[in-house]
Amino acid sequence: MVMAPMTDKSIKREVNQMKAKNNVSIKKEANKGAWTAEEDRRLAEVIASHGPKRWKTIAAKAGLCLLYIEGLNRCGKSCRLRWLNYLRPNIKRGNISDQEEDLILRLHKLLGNRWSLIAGRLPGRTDNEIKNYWNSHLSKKIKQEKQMGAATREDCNARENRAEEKVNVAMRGDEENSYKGLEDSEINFDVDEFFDFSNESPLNLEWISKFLELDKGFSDVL
DNA sequence: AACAACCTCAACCGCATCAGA
DNA sequence: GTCTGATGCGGTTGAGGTTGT
Repeated sequence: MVMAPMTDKSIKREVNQMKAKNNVSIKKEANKGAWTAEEDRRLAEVIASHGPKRWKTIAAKAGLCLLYIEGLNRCGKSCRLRWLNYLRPNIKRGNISDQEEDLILRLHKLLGNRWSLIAGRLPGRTDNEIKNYWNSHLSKKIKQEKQMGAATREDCNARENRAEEKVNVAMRGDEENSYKGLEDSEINFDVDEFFDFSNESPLNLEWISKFLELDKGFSDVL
């Protein structure tokens, strides 16, 4: 189905025409809860012709059509989330592999709860998925490991301190690019660029592991 | 079989940031 | 410089599924 290019004006015009034609009022409150297959289909259809931008417009367009069918509506935010976490192409569903888990653990150690950044290093995985996985699996795992490893905590701390120092040294780069700290967003070392595996196929995680092995200074702390 | 407790994950919410008017 | 709307992010919630008693 080919759709005409949409503008905000054309949307408003179309809505007004429909209101007049059908004598209906647009629901102010958006639909909530789980998405239906029909809503998914409508959203995918609109994004296919409009692109994944201007979510309010997309919601209006999709909501307008749904209104015509059965009075449904979704807010732009909801549409964006649904697209990013479910409908987007190349979404990798299913279990997180050991390699992926290992990468998540390493990246979380480096980046903290910056899920979108971590997700950017895991092709096909979403920030929401990783956040959920962390909260339901890894946080517990870490808790358990901490309890089990209490006896050797001092040794671990010493290792962590050494690792942290390695990161600082590695990220400092040269003296001109004075590194300010991991929490500081103005880091000169481009973490994004360094860990940008977004163009890698999921099958290449093995390669990534090997890549991390190349720089022992990094792989020890990641 | 019935119920409670726990777990998972999709979706929502509120806030921060950015861009354009 | 200020305002406003769009977008992105992380924390949280709650429905549905699973497991234990």
